[in-house]
Amino acid sequence: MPRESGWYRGSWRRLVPDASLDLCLGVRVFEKVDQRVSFPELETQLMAKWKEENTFQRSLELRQGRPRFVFYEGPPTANGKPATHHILARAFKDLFGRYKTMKGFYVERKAGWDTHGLPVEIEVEKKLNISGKFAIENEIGVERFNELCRQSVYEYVDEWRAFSERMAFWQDYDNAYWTLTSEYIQSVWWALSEMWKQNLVYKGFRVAPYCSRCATPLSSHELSQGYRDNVPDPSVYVRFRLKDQPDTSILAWTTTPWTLPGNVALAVGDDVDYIKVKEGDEFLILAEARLAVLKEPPNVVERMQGRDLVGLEYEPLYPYSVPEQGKAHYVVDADFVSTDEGTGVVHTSALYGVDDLRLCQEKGIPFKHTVGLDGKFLPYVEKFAGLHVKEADPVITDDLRARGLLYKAETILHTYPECWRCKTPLIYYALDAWYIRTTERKAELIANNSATNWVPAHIKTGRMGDWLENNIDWQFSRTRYWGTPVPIWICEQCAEQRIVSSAKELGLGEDADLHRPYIDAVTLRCEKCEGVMRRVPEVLDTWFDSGSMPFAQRGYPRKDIELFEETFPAEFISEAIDQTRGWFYTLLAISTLLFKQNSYRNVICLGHVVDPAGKKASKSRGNVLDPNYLFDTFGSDAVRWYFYTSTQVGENYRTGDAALRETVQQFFIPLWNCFSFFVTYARLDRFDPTREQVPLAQRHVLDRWLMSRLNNLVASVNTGLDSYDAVEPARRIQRFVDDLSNWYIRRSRRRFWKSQSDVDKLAAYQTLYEALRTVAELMAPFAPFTADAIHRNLSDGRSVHLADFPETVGAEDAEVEAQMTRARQAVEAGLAARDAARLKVRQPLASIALPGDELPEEIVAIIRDELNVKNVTFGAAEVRLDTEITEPLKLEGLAREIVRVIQDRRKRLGFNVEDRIDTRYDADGMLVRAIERHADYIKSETLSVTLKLGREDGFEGEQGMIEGEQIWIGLKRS
RNA sequence: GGGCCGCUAGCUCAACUGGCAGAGCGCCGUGCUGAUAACGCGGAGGCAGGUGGUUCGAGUCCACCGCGGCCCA
Repeated sequence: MPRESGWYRGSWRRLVPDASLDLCLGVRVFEKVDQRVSFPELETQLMAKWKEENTFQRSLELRQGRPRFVFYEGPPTANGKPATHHILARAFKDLFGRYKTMKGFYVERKAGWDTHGLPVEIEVEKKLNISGKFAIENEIGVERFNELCRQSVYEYVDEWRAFSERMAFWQDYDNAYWTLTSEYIQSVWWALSEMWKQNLVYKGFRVAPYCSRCATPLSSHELSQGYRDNVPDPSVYVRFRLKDQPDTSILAWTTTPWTLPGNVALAVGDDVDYIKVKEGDEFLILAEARLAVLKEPPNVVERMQGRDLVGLEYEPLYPYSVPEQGKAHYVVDADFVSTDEGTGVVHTSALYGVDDLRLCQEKGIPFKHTVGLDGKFLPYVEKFAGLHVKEADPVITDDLRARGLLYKAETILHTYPECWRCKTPLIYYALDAWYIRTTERKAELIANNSATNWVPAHIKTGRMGDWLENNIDWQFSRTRYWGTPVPIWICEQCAEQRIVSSAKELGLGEDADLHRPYIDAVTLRCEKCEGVMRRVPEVLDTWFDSGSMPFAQRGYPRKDIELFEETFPAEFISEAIDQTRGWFYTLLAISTLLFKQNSYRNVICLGHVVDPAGKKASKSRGNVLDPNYLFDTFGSDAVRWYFYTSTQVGENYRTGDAALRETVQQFFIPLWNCFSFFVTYARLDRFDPTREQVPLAQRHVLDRWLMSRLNNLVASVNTGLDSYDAVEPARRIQRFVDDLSNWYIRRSRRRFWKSQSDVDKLAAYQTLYEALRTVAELMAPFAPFTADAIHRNLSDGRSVHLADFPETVGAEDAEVEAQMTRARQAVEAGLAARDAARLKVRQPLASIALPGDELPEEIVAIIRDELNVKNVTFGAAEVRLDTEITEPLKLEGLAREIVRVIQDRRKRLGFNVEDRIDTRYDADGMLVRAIERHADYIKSETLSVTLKLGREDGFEGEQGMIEGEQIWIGLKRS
C-alpha cells in the first residue's frame, strides 16, 4: 500500500475513524480507550483473557530450552485464609519471575503448599470443638483427626489459588508440590536418613511447658494464652550442707519444692559477690546482694566470689536424682544466675527447667526423671511416690523442715502459666526429643550463609548471622499427629534403632498413606535380636518439610535426579523477615548438611505489613486489611505497586486506604491518561507504528529529551532488577511517567493537535508510542495487568508478558537533558515572576530576561511558549519580566480569553474534539476589537467555520464576562 | 533480658563517601486553551525521637536512653 502519500493527509480534524477503511488499508486501529477506567474491572477482564489464551504457559513455552532461572516457592501454610501481608512476598516473587522470563530465561514456577503442622491441627480442633491429646486420641481417633486435617488443607488451598491468581502471581498451580504426599514424605525421610548416616541425629531431652493432666507439652502460642497473675506458690529457702563442713550450708531458693528431689547441682555466678554469715551455730553462704532474706542481722565472717565456690560438694537432699555413674551435687558456675531474687544461688534440677537442662548437659552432670508423664513421683522416689507434684510441695517442705534443712518458707504471688484448656498449673518438664547436631556443622552454616546475597544486606551478618553464631541443635520432633512421621523404629527388646528412607523398605507401596495412625501399625523385625521394632511416636517439625522442598518437590532421590540437579540451588527466593529462623534457616541447614551448600543464592527479606499507625495487624485490634477489599477497591496492581515503591525492602509497610488511594491517583491514573491521550489522537490521525522511524536527530528537542530519559530509565531498571532491587526501579518508572505526563505531553500537545500532518507530528507520535510501549514493558513485572492492557492495545493484542524486556538503544543525550533542566528551571522562575506581578499566563508579555548563557532556539521556543512571552534574552543577573501590556498585547490576551470561553463551552456542550462548529457573539468595545483582529486565530483554535457578530436562533448561547465586559457567545455544530 | 531494623514537615518517604534539610500527599493563596480523578507557581509547616561525645563541620560516625516492629530467651 502506498503509505508515502501520507497517512496524515489532510487535517486530522476531518478524519473520523472508519473500520472498513482500515481493513482495506491493512491498518490496525488502536482500540478506543475509556478515559475513566476501573482498574479492578480491567484486571478481572485480563485474568479471563490470560486463562483463555494460556498466557502463562505460552510465556514458559517461549523460553523452553533457554537457560533456567531457578526460583523456589516458599510454601504458605494452608491453614487459614490468605491475608494482605501474603500479597507482599508474592508480589516480589512474581516480579522477578516475570522479569527473568522477559530477559529470556526459563523460569519454572512450581507452586507449593505447606500442609502439615500444629496450625492445621488447631484449626481442626476448633472446628470439632475439642482440644488436647486425650480428645484427639480417644474421642475422635487419630485416623479421623488426620483425615479432617487433610480435608481442611484442601479447602484452604482452593482459596489460596484464587487469591494468588487475582493478584497475578503466576505459578504452576496444577503441578504444585504438597508436603503431605507420599512422594514428598519419602524424600523428607531420605533427607533425615542421610543425616542419620552422618551420625548427626540423636535422641535427647527437651524442656517444655507441660500439662500433666492433658499429658502434653504446650507450644509457645498456647502458653501465651494461659498466664495468670497473682498465683500463690511456696517460696522456700533450703540449706545445702557442704560435705566437708557440715555446719556450713549454701542457701538456695525455689518456688517449686517438688523439683528438690531432682536436685543435681547448685549454680552461682562467677563474678557475683557472696558472703558467709554466722547465724547461731551455723554458717550460711549466699549472695551479698541478697542478704535481706536472712532472718537475723548479718554477721559476715567471710567474703568471696562465685568462682571461689565452684567445685564445692554438698550433701544431696535426697538420694534419688542421679544414676550410679557420674558426678553430681556440687557447685557450678552459670551465666543465668541473677541477684534480683532468691539467694543468688540457683538450685538446679536438670529435667525441670530450660536453663537447668542446658547447664547439666554442658557440665556433664548426670540426671534422671523423678516425676512421670502423669505429673506424679515415680515409684523409686520412695518418700513421695505417687504424689502429684503440686500435692507434694507441702509434703516436701515439711520433710525438709523436719530434717532441719529448711531455712525459711513463705508464700509468694506471681504470674504463672496454666493450661489454657484445663487450667491445670503447667510445669516445666523434659520430654524425649530428637535432635540434629547442627552445631557440629556451624562453621559450614556460617560459610554458606556468607556466600549468600541478602537483600537487605544487613540481615546476613545481623539477624541471620547472629542466629547462626548462636546455633543450637535443631530439635526436629513434635509429639503431634498431623505431620511427616519420624521414620525411626526402635526395638522393644534391645533398643536397637533404625531409620527408614522409603516406603519400600517398609514393604509398602509408593502410594500408601504414610501418615499416622497407619504408619504406627507398621513394625519391623530387629536385625540384631529378632525383636519387634516400633516407630517412635513423634512427627517431624513442619519446617523440616518445607526446608526439604528443593529435592522433595521432585521426589528426589527416587526420581527426577537430573531435574533436581538442574534446579539446585535456587537463584532466588523471597519471604518476610520472620523466616530467618524459619524457612531461610531450614533450607540452609538441610542443604548444608546434605549438599554442602546453601539452597539459594539470592534472597529478598521483606518487612511486615502493619497498620497506618505502625501497629501490627491483628484480629483483636480490628486493623486487619481484607485483601479482597483492596483488590476490589484499588486493584491488585496498585497494591503491588505500593509494596514496590513505598519504602525500602526490609522495612514495614504502613498500609491503609490512604496510601493505596494515593498510589492510584499519583501513578495509575496519570499513566492511564497518557495512554488514553495517545490512543485518542492516534486513532484520529490513523497513526501507524510500523511506519519508518523519523531519525532521532531530526526529531523535536522534546522527543530527543524524552528518548534520552527513557533510555536512562531502561538502563537503571535493568541494573536495579539485576541486583534484586525493586524499589528504585519502580520509583524511577513513576518519576518518568510524571515527566511524560507533566512535561512531555503537556509541552507537546499542540504537536498532536495541529492540522497539518508533517514529519514533526509523526515524530511526536513515534516518540510517545515508543515511550508508552517501553514503559508498559518495563512495568510488566511490577504491574502485570495495567502493563498488559496498555501493551496489548499498542501492539495488536500481543501480551506484554510474551515480550522481551527493553534494552538500551543509545539514545542518551546528556546535553539535551541538561538544557531541558535549565528550561524547566527558567519556566519555574518565570511563572513565579508572573505570579508576583499578578499577571496571568494567558496575557502575552513582550519579554523576559534570564540569567545564564544562551540556550538553543528550540529550547527557547519552549520557554517562550510556556511563559507566553514574545522574546527571551539571556545574561541577566536575575529573572526580569517585562510587565508592560501594550494595546496589541492586551487584544491578544483578550482573544485567548475568548478562545478559552469557547473551548470551555464546547466541552460542556459535549462536542467532540474534532467537531467543527459555527460561532456567534455579541459584545462591544475592546472585546469586539480583539475578536476582529484575531478572528483567524480564534476560528482555527476553536474549529469555528464561521465567527460572526450577532445573536441567532439555533445556537446554544450563554452570557458571560471577560475582564469586566459582557459577552454573549453561541455555538452550534456545523 | 539479648539481638537486628526503624524513628527526618500533619501523613508517606528521599538525600553517593560527614559539607547550606528535600519530594509527593494534605492545607492556604493563586494561576491554567480541550488528555488528566489533573497540572503550574507561591506560602505556611522541621530543635532531624531524647541526651551526651568525636569533628572546623553530624540527619549521616560513636555511646546511652525512649518509642515502634521482628526474632530469641
